[in-house]
Amino acid sequence: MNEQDLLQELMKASEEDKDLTPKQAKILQAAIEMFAEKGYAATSTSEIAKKAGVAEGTIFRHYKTKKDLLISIVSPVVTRFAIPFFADRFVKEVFEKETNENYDDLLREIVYNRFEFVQKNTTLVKILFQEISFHPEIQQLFAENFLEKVYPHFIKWVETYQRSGDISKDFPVNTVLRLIMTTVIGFIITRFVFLPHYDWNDEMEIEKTIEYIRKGLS
Amino acid sequence: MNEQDLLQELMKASEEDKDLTPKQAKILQAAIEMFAEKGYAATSTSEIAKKAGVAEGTIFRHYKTKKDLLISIVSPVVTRFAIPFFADRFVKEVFEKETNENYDDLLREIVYNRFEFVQKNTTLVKILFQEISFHPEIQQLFAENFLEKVYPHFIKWVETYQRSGDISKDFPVNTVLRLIMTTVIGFIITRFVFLPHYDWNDEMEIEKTIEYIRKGLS
Amino acid sequence: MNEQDLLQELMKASEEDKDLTPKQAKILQAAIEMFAEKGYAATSTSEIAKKAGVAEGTIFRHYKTKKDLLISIVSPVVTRFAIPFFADRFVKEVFEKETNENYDDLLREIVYNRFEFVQKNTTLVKILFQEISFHPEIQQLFAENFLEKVYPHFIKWVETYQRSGDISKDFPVNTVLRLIMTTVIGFIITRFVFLPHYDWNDEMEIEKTIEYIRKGLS
Amino acid sequence: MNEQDLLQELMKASEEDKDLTPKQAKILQAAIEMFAEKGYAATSTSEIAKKAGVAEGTIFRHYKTKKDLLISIVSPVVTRFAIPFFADRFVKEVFEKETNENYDDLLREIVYNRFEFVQKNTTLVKILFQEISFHPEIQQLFAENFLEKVYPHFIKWVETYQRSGDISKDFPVNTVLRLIMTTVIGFIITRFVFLPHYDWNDEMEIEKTIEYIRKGLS
DNA sequence: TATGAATGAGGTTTCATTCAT
DNA sequence: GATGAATGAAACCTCATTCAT
Repeated sequence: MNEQDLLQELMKASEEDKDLTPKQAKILQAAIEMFAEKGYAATSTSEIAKKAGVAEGTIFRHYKTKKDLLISIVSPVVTRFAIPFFADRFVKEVFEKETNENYDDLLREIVYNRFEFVQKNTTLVKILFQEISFHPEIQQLFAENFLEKVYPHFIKWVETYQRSGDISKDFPVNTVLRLIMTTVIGFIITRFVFLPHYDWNDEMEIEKTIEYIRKGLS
Repeated sequence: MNEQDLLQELMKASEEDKDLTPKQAKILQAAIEMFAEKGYAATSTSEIAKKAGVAEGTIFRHYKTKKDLLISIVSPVVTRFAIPFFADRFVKEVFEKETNENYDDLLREIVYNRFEFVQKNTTLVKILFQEISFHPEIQQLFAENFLEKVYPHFIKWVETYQRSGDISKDFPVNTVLRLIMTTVIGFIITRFVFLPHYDWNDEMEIEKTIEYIRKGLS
Repeated sequence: MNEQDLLQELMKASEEDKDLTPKQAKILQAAIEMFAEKGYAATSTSEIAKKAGVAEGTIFRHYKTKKDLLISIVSPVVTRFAIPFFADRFVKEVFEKETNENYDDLLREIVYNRFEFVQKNTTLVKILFQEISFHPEIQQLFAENFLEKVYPHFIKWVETYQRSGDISKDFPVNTVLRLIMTTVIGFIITRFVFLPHYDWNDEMEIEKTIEYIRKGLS
Repeated sequence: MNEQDLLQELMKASEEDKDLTPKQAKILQAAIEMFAEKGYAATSTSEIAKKAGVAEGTIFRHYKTKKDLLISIVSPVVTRFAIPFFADRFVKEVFEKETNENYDDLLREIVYNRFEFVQKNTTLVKILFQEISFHPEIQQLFAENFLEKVYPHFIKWVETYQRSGDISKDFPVNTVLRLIMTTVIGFIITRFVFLPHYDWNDEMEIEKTIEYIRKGLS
């Protein structure tokens, strides 16, 4: 149920069919590191080339523009960040077969699942969050993926558990969603982006976070 | 109990004693707008100059470097973002006189207070959050202000309410703090940064958020 | 027989009649230091202003342009570097009264005299030599002063001592002049510009230099 | 025994292994001309680019900074100005085989040799002398080359001829060296830098200069 | 495929100088 | 006389991108 390390997937193939050359892989890796460290705008293609150990021209043989490079890094993150779990899982288990999983287990699975995803892809997620507000292309990608594929499923899921009494009906559906996402994402970002070096007890924090959500929405 | 509009404060004086020239004010305003819109690194000083209606050289008469300009915009936000409320208020009311205010009222005041702060200074807060991860100077400023001035008070406040039974003792103090901050900041950012154009019912959302925190930590 | 410290003279008055203000004196002093240290072109007027402790505008109240400032520093050096000794002294003593001074004493006096001049005005002389090749104005100043006022006297002086047998007639007059000047100036420049920190025994070096010239030309 | 034209050597290769591109050669040539004419600080990279017929960016592809360009022009001059003759020649002939060459011939060879060197590289030598006092990097280069490679040989050479009676023992070794260098360099600089347009009789001047040195030190 | 020289537009910053106060 | 804010041109340098090899 675990998705692959995105980084590795990225390395394997960008357009599903053709493998990327070792140089291209080096370029991607270098770009990811630099973008995360200094930001997209503050990173120069020549820095990337140097760090990747390739000639400047080589970057532009694989990516028409610098922005292309960014998009090709960020776009799989967008699709994977929300999708796999919901798209693959929800459709089949939650809605098609009608709630056969209990609320608490599902909540726990969401948190663990996203936690691991970010743990494996901290750098990529960092880049996504840094750049999304400046690049309409990414925003659109995000909207398409989230609004069309995840949001509707999520809404139905909340309604289901409001009917079962696990979530209070006093909270509007959208508010529930916002509170859950805020809490989960807030935790994960604090954990991996703001205070990665703090001495975390991950399991405890996750459990407390779940408890907080459950009680908060009850 | 409300702090001033930061933007206006910035305009009035930077170092308390000497007013800034009209041109300097124009520069600050233009820089703030551009930094928020395109990001610091992607904004050129010539754009700022043009938007401010001054010669490019004028910027550098007032700010030694472009980064200086950023710091002088962001640094008051850092000091004001967390401080006034806690520093001024907490010390006097909560700790000196010993909890004469009830938990719910205080929670509500925090949320409303920070909400209004960001509402008035959305642009500045946006810039701060965008840039903090790339500029050690800002990080340090933030650490100094938060860790030294806010954090200790906050911890004592949580312990007080854990003793009074408002907050469950099952949650470690730091976890409580993280959950509250995450929820409040997450809400405010969603409200003003991610989805500013959504048709919000602010009062309701605030009340639900408070309810969520209260129940979540009980 | 000693000329004044040029620096002090400069300070007293630039155009003979009106004293310069303390600010102007500060500017001159600062400019001299900076020009010597970094060169004219590499010194900015704002650096000078800062070092002089005056506002940038103040410099231009006293000197129309930056080059004006240079000229007003360098021009008294040009006039004094060669002139006083020869003009004042030669005319009267050597040519009017006909050689009443012996060759060796005169040679010694020239060397000591110029040595002291440079010793007192090292910085100014340095600036003159550095800048003369880039500024036609200075070159002309130099030509006017040297060619018209010093050179003819010098030539006559050499001829006098060639007739008296002190200087060999095998050397063309111009060559004699070049050899003497080269030796004297070369010594002084080595002493004060190239190796000012070497542990010099000035008196010995001067005496040996004179001996070298005397024997070399005999 | 004649060294190559430095200019041409510079053009051929800077780091011995890789040839420089035609554009790079153009840049060097243009920079040399401009630096000699206006001085390093007063020459702009855009002027150099224009004169070289390349884009300004091209300069910085080959030389990281403007100063780099200066150093790469000046540094071969420093190494060649003093070295080849002494290092190659002295070691073998004067010290290894013990004085088999007579004083007068050696003196003559030094003067002719350096004369020709400067004759072929006037511009480069001019730049070196103009800039050395402002650039510690060049000073160090010079010190390293002169003090370590030339000076010791020279000292031994003087002592040899003091023993043979060609040079008087009344002069301290360092003073002899200073007088010779001053006279030779002074002549050459007068010839090529100060008064290049005077109608020189080179052979006569050289011979007289040698005679002056010989007699002066005897 | 990969290179790296070349580009020219544009980046930040400095400069000498002016002028209202 | 002195200031220092303001300027705009030009300084050095970096950039993303192209193209001949």
